Amino acid sequence: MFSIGELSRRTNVKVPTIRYYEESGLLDAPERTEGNQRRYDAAGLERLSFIKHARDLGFSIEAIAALTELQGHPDRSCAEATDIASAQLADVRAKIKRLYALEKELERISKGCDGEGVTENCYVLASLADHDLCEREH
Amino acid sequence: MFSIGELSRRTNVKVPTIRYYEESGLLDAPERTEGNQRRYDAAGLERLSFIKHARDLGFSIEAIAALTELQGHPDRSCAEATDIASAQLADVRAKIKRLYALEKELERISKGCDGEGVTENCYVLASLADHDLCEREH
DNA sequence: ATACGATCTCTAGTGACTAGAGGTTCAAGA
DNA sequence: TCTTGAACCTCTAGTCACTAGAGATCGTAT
Repeated sequence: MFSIGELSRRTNVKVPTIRYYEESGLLDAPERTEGNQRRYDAAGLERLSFIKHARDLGFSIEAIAALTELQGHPDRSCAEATDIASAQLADVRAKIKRLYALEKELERISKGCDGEGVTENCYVLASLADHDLCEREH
Repeated sequence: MFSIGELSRRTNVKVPTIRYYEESGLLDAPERTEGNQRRYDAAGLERLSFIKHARDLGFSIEAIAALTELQGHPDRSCAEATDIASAQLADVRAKIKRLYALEKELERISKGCDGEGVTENCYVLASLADHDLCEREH
């Protein structure tokens, strides 16, 4: 049995974040000492590691709640879990695509100005003011 | 002179968002009719177009405030504007890099399970539970 | 016994909006 | 001129996933 601080150290999840996960129902409320402090066991550690890992992979709290719900039913089909993972993958790919377009546009805008003139003639500012100067949609 | 709804239509920025920009100081408070409704002119339209374009490129409200401040001083060096744009570009590149790592990991995880088994043996869930199954850092 | 770091709860703040309530104004048609 | 109804107004609260801080209590090492 260990404290919330110890759990925090072992998982690299901040203490207030752990309490937040508990409050939002992602993490079971653990036992308490007589003095009302939380005490965790191996199961709690495992659960939080799962959450942390999923968060690092960009899953939303809602998606993680769905995934942990599935974990509790070992006999259920895992199609739902793969669906959630696929949706997350699609989301990540969409974000990459969009960011890639932004990167190209920002590169172009940044290259257009050496930073040595005055703002009146600044290509960065001109580009932001006028979308027509852009080469692709974003 | 046109209404906030008309401005919204012309810029594709929602009405409450326009009011929010005004409240946060990004957009000057426009004239009002006797009945207290906002009326915009060409300058307001131009300003909001600038903001919209910068937001679409991922600049924060704070960065946009700095950029519009620069616009107001045509004689100032534009080095600051190029700095802001470069920082934004660096930020976008960092995000792409991170998302790319996530994409690879999610691909691997998704491929590992065809969704036809039961959750007990689901590779998606196993992968989330155990970071050691990951091939790269993320 | 005491010191002091860790923990507790609670409230409020972040960024960039979005939603809704409840009331007022504008513009077009009769 | 009157009426309708869409558009507008302000204000509060909610979103997501935390983060920060206040003020009080607890646990443990000396």
